[in-house]
Amino acid sequence: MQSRLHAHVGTMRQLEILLAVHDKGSINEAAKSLFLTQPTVSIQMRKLSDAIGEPLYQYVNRRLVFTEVGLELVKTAVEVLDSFSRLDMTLGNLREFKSGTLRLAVVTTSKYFIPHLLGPFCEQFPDIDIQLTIGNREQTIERMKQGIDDFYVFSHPPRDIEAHSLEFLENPLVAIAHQDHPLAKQSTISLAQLCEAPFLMREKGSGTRYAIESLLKQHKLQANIKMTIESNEAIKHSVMSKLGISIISAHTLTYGGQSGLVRLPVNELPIDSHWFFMWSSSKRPTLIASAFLEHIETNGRELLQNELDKSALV
Amino acid sequence: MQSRLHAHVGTMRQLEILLAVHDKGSINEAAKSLFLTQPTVSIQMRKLSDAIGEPLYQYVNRRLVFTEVGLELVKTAVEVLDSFSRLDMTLGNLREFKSGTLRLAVVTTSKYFIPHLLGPFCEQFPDIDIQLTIGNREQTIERMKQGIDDFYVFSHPPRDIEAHSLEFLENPLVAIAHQDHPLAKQSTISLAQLCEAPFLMREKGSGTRYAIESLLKQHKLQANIKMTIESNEAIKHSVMSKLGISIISAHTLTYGGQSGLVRLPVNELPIDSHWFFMWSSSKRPTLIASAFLEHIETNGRELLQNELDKSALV
DNA sequence: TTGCAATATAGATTATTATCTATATTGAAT
DNA sequence: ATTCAATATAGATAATAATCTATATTGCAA
Repeated sequence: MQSRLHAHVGTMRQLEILLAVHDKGSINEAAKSLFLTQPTVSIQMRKLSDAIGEPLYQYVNRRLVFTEVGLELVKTAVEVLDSFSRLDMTLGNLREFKSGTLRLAVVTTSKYFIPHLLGPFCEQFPDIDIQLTIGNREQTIERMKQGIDDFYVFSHPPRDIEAHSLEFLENPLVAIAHQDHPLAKQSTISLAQLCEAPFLMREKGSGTRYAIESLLKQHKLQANIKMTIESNEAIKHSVMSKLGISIISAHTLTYGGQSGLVRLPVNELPIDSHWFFMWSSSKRPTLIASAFLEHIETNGRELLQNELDKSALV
Repeated sequence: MQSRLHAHVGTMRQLEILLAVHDKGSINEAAKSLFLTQPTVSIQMRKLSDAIGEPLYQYVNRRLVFTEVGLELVKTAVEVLDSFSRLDMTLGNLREFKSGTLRLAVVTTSKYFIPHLLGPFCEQFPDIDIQLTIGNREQTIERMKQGIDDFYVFSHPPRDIEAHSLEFLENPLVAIAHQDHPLAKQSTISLAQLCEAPFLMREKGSGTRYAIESLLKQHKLQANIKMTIESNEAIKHSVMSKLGISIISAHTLTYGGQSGLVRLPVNELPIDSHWFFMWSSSKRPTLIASAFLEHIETNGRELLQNELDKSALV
């Protein structure tokens, strides 16, 4: 016959009450802190003593003093409660991977490769939701200031915000033209020549525009902007339609159509830039966010470098 | 509001059942080993799952497989049972004198014979620790008021504290002088004569001084105190150095040097006193303390009387 | 399709636990 | 001697835990 453990070590409730009495050093005070009546606590302590088979406490000059046996039981009760606390924490951790959301805010261009990172991560944690917000650089900075998301992806991260930053992938910006464009016939092109041609520019606030303007400013040049367009796809199609030339992330060329497009061999290009993952230094990352970060660090570069190497315009 | 722990981690019985199911890998087999019916085990597992808030197991090809949560709970249940097993062992050890401490507070003079009592006791219970505190009468009374120790040893016990008392050994106080002292030449000496000689007195608070002063008060005499000394050993050596005479416990003469010392044949001496073991009547003695008390009552007198009979100054 | 073994669910019963109100007991202070 | 605070004990109640019998469900083998 298997014994009923609690018959000789007391019930969990009794152990809880024991610890309150030990903490307060008084039956009455323990009762108050547990919102019970004094006789309840007295009786439960009596029952616990009976279960153990020894007195747990006594009175010396009106002061409650625990016996040696009582003190050992207190020690054990603390151990048992600790075990359950650790269980709670462990289960809490497990639950977080069974539900919850990973929030990413990314600048427009990175929408081409982020899915390649998310794919394997979602396979590993199938119950995790993903909230992917795509915006330009200014919008993404604003969200970061508000602390809305777990991660933020930039090619040109803001310098004025205190945050953790992981540089994890190259992001070269290259010049493109339609293959019938006059500059497409030249084997070498100066940046000045590039600036004479009608130029299709990304919108203010975008990381691509920021990088182009920085380079031109550095060379004291100015683009001959013919049109401002808010979409990498639209820029690609405008160039295919012979509306002008542009400088654009090489990643944009990896995905989707590129028929009739050529890369221009400009001396000062490609603009050397990288992709950065950023996250708050003041906000503790969720377990899910930590897991995603580890995933990026472990597998991210490989996954994406393979994709870029497939580009026909390298 | 203090939570009821078992409402969210299950009862001890449920944890016992969980471990049986985990051990047998089957509801039915676990039920058999616990001498319960199968539905009992099924229901208890269901209730445990509800308490935790997650499924604990599932069936894969008719085989019972624990979930991650279930396995964590099994681990915790094992930890908890281990804690209680260790408690059982500790309590068993306490009951069988395999651990624990005997606490004695004794007045200074008794330090000469207490080890002769403790020796055989420690042989019998080699795993018991002894905490021996040596102080004068006042210090020992203070500890007794605070209920710090198991036993207190006095030659003149306090009358104002309610306690159990065991008179277990004679403690005669005798007068001593250097053999060249004038009084050492007399075959009989009155107390009054004794009081004319330079006298070396123990410090206030000591039992010896208390006894001497009581006797002198009774005869309306006063000692000619030349020096107050806080140590029996120092008094002995001072008498050997012809600095004066003194009254001292005969036990002190039993141990250590006594060269050149004689006992003075004073009419009113020896002062008839005894050694007492005292212990609290309001505090229940530990098992160890009870065993020591029995040891004293059974063997104490014999052990020590033999030692005293060896004294050269009887 | 039937039979069987393993498990889950429904409903009922008994025992135990947890708690309360009322009152007695104890010990110290006044 | 009386009062007060702290605790223990007696008796009662409600809720919960533990367990059982009966039956339904599931999945596999023959």
